[in-house]
Amino acid sequence: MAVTIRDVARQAQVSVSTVSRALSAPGLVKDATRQRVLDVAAGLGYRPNRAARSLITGRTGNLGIVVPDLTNPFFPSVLRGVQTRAGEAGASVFFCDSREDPATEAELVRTMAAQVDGVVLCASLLCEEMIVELTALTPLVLINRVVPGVSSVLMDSASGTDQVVAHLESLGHRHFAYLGGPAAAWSNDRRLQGLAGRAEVLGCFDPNFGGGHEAAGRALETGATAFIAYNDLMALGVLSFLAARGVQVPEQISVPGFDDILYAAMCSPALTTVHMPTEDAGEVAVDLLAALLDGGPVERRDLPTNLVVRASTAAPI
Amino acid sequence: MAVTIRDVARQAQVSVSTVSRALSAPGLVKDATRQRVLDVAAGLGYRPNRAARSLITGRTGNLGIVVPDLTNPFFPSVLRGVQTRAGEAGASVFFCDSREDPATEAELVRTMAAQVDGVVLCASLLCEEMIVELTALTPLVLINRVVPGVSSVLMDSASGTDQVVAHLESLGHRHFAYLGGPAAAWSNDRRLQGLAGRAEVLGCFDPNFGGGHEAAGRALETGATAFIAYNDLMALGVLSFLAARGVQVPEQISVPGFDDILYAAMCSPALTTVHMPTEDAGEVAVDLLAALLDGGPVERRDLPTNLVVRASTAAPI
DNA sequence: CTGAAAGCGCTAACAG
DNA sequence: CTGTTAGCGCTTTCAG
Repeated sequence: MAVTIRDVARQAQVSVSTVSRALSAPGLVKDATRQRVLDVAAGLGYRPNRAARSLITGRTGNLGIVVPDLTNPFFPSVLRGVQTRAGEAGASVFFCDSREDPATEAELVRTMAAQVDGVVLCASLLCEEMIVELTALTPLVLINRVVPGVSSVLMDSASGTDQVVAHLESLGHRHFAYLGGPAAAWSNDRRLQGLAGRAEVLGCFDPNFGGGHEAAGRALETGATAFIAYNDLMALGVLSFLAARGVQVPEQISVPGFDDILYAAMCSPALTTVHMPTEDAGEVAVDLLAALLDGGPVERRDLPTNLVVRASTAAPI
Repeated sequence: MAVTIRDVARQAQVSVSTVSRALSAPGLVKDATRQRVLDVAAGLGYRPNRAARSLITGRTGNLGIVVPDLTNPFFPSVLRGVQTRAGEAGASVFFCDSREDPATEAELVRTMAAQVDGVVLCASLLCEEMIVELTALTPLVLINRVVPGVSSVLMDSASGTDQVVAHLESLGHRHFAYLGGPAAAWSNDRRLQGLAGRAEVLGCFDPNFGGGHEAAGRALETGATAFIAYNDLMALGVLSFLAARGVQVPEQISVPGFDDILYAAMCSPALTTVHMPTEDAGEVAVDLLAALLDGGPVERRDLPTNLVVRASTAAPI
């Protein structure tokens, strides 16, 4: 069996309570005693049993995060931020991928709830009622989703959408097609709002490469000179579809995206896209969660986005 | 406070031990009793406290995985496999990103060790001694790494390398440059072995887009007609560098990669690359870990890789 | 400032 | 097949 608090107590010639205090409430122990305890603990390689600790404190020191699609680089980037900040706070993080399925998402949260202090829900596809219901189970922070009474950090894509439209209009475009993402996605909603009737809206597509492929085919029939994709992954699919059809980007069609994933800069033509501060969002989400756990208020934090102009947009012919 | 086993026991008119058994050792309880217990538990929304359970069983029902770089799509894909299989087994998974740093990697494993039943180490950069040392802390399964006495699942890149070389030679190439990855990486070693003096080896580069950029510059000086990149991310960097220099791929230089990440098929020209069964690897790793926990033997599993020919390779001029 | 003692919620012998 | 009884390792009153 591993080394326990009792082993430390014995060797440091103090009671277990003193060891416990030395470790988790340093102020309550005389400096000299605490130092001795700490030394012994280090020497023995003592690591408190978290199960025992959380059994009594009710806190686990863990937090969870669920994302809809781990293979979309957008999310690993958020995860990094979460892990960074959680690590600083001494917390470990459970992750889950819901594969864009609301039912799975809810079940994952329920499962996690039992063993974390709180969870971060990223780009949730759950209906509002369900989110509220889950809030009763465990403290929740939303990323890119707004639900009254629930903390959230937002990478505002409406202003981003404005920038895209302004950019396109300054280039001389007049006829836009918006290739929509999941109907349940807040970001999709925001983009729709930002577009506000200024674009022809094409139904909901899978927010990935394949969805972009499919959407591009439909968009070609609209006669639009710019295809605004819900996200970069879709934009990449659009690029691939158009290339195969021999349609020139950006000469014939401009294709801006959203997210600024790593590959946006690498593909050809490189994507004009709206950059999102994903890592920051992850960090802020953890901060909000921490605040919540300390009895703080529900908060909402807006993070700025900005247009990155690359090679996939240009003046129409 | 949440509903406990005692609440269930009281309402079901049985002792707590019966409830416990009904839940975790169904065979030991009369059918009728068990059914009643289960009904009450469901009615009350009872969820066993995992901390309490693991305090006594010594098992957490969790497992951990650490990867060197979450933003390399190769790893999220492995993670998916891990999560899938772990989920089937009712286990949750902790993840960590070591950011290619061995010291961080070791510390992460140590931290995790306390709260998981075992950990999967993916493409570890740790030295052999350290891995052995960690094995004493928690059951370990390696992915793409070989250490005697430790279970591992391998996506064999030596045979993949052979295929690349054969493909290139059949195209007429005679002079190859290998753009190496991390010196500590097993995959890099394997690729080196597979190349066995048949390629000019260029030092160690960061296994990412930037590393590819850097490597391409160096490779250009060798006069090689094919730049074999350590991985797809690097190959993407190479492509970008060469495009900026006006060097035609594949007409002037062929650029094969390894991994077959999602973007290998999307970039232009699409990458010829060695496909790796990443999701399978994640699943198998969990299986090996489960076997280990059940007192099974250390095992080694080799997964096949295969060359996917796309557009980044062609006959030299 | 420190120690003794009482559990947190659950499982695992050991009896019946 | 079921109930009783002891703790798992730790934190936290409550007394000194």
